[in-house]
Amino acid sequence: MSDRNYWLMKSEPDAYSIDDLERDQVEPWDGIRNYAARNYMRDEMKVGDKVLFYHSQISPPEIVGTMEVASEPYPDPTQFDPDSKYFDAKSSEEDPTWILVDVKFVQKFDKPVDREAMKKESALDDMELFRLSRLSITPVREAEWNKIMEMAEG
DNA sequence: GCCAACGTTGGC
DNA sequence: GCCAACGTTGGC
Repeated sequence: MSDRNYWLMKSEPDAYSIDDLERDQVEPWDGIRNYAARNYMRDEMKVGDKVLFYHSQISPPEIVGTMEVASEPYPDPTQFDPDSKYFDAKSSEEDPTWILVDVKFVQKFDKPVDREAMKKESALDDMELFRLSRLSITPVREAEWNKIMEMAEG
């Protein structure tokens, strides 16, 4: 329990939203094609880690709920599918480049926490979300997680 | 739609 | 191995 990690994962709701996850319950977080994000999934995530679900590319961008890491890391099947937009011809089954985890729906916030509100909170000043603006998976500190939960309830 | 940030590619 | 060109992300 003490080694639990917290994360934030972005998705464009047009591609995959919190409502899609609530319907599916468990879903492979596929399509990640950035090495830093892959490394977090491959090397650092543990089953049961808690994850903030962030909707990007909409106005306003916001955290809309939470989920949990629900599998060990395994190869992203879309990299081997020529019909997928995530197909990677340079990757092979023997030595896959892209690794993902499954995520499981936990809750959808009644009141999403938007980016603007987060920026106003000094407790969230150091969030990796703001520092690494284009990275789609970032670590979250326990104090940051707790603050966001408080904001979602308030 | 614009543009800044930044990761990737490829020529040398 | 450097670095310019290029492509993508994502806030605004």
